Amino acid sequence: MLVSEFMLQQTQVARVTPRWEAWIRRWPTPADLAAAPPAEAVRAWDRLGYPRRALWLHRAASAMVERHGGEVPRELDELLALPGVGPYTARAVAAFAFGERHPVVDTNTRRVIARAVLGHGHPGPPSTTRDLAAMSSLLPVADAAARTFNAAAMELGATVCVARAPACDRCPIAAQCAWRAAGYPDHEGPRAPRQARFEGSDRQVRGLVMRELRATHRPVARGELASIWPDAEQLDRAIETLVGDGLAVVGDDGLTLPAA
DNA sequence: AACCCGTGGCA
DNA sequence: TTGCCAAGGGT
Repeated sequence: MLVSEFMLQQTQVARVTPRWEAWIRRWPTPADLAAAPPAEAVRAWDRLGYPRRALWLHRAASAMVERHGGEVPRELDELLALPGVGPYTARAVAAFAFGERHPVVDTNTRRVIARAVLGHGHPGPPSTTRDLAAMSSLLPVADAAARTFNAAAMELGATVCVARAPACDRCPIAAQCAWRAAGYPDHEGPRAPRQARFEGSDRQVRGLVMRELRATHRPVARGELASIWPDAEQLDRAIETLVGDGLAVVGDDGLTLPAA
């Protein structure tokens, strides 16, 4: 569950499933992953995106071996202390893996609450404190029911109450939906800020560099990288930040993925 | 709080 | 083609 939640951060289920299967088969326990070089974790992550997650998951595995006897911790604060584990992932693991009663809020839940409860077409800018409080007030008292409610809210948002064209005719709570009752009003206050353009961004260049590093086990010289991006200054910046993140390591013969 | 971090699908 | 969106987290 922890591995799947890492992979599912900002990434759709359909793209995660095959990577998750292969990952779990290869590294069934935290100790298995911690024993592997971080480079292999980054390679196995393949093109899921945000490769820092692969590195953080590897570091989290090491931390679980060191601090928790190789087990995934059950307490929220222990989960939150793991690298790459934030409010969503910690609560998802505690609630879905361990059955603890916690509000779990992801982008789907936020949208469902915004529409069905508040009557808004879109959720406002995310606020962890507000979002958790809102979900908390809706959560059933019993542990098992709370777990189901958390999962149901996410699933409803992911499959029916979707962002673009919600399938209200198939919605099990259409009759109680405040947004529907209000006649589907449009813009309600501030929207979440727009994502920065990807084309031509540092993120794109970082992705291209990472693709080269994943493709080989040999060091990649700076000169070889020159062909993947025309702007040398931007390419250097991408390399520098990747090194800063620990995703790339500078050696005598060029750049490699982290061996340890 | 605002911004950065990959990649791909879809209208 | 462009913009939106995606089971978020770190700084």
